[in-house]
Amino acid sequence: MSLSKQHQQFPTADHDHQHCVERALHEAENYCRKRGVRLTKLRHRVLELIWANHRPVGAYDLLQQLTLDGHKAAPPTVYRSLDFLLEHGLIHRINSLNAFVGCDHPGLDHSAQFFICHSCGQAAELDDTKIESAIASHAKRIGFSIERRSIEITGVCTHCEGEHSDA
Amino acid sequence: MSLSKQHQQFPTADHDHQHCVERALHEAENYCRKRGVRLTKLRHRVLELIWANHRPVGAYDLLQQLTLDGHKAAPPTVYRSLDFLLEHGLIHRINSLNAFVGCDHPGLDHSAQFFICHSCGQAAELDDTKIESAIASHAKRIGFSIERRSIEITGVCTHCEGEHSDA
DNA sequence: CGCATAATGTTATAATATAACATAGCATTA
DNA sequence: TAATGCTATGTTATATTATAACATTATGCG
Repeated sequence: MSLSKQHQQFPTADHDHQHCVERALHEAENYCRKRGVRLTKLRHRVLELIWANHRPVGAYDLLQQLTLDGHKAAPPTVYRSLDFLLEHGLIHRINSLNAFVGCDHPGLDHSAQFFICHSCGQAAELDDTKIESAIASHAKRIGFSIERRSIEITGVCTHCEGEHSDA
Repeated sequence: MSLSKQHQQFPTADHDHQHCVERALHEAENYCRKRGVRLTKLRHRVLELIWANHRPVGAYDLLQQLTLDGHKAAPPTVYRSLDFLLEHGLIHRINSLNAFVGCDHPGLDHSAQFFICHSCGQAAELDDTKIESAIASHAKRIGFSIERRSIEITGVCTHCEGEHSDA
């Protein structure tokens, strides 16, 4: 699958979000089938809830959603699903928010960077080669062996910049 | 003050750490005097504790240290000092660890990146122009107005890479 | 089926962080 | 110096995020 450029920027208010969700769920299903791991009903639902929009969502918000579903869940229920989804690269954790967001292109061993708008709350996942190579190059220079990256840039997105309130 | 290159990499086991601490405390004192803000005894002590080594330290660890000092402290005591130190750029928060580390060159409006070794626990603060400009350039391209960065690269440092255990 | 493993349920608690209000310290000036 | 106002800290309680430990259920497979 190719990496569409549409994902390299902030989603507009009128984008076809249903498409985002369906695509994400399909990709997750395919990924899990190929890898022989189980995208159980619970995990599927958690992933779907995370994809409700492009805003990182907290574990306890997810818990509340599950409860609204009628699913009497406790924290480990949701944390275990989150662990599974993280482990398989289907979601990302946003450390600066203690929250989780769907991965735009799961399965790829990609280096992700997040631009997070504190006005609309949305996060855009990027895969910028220059940022990644600048980091890789510095790591090489100091002999550092990279395992994980957490790159979170907070500010105001282009859609919110021109608005009346908050900004 | 010029930005010494020695800070752009992992501290060795035998570096003159006393020098790091003294320098950091002096710079903090100067900064606060110039800005007319108060580096109180408590804040000074918290900063000193954070500079005990180059490992990010948690709020509750600091709290415990204060208690060992004989200072009967509660969480808000330490969080308020941390807030002050963060606000004035004297320390950084490492989101991926929920921990805090001294700033290598406070007062500069610098973009910091952290390389964190999970073997020795040390964090190296970098100010890599290429990384920063790659991020700035991407932000500009998508019309994003940057306010804060949290760039945390986890892995193994060069000193730990060649070691027997852990790695 | 019977078994092994994976997944989820359940209860309790750990770890991190903040709210809200009380008291103390300090700095300015009448 | 006393009055005042502001900043900092103390104190108590609680919110928020995350995990440990053990029980039960579901699934896949011989």
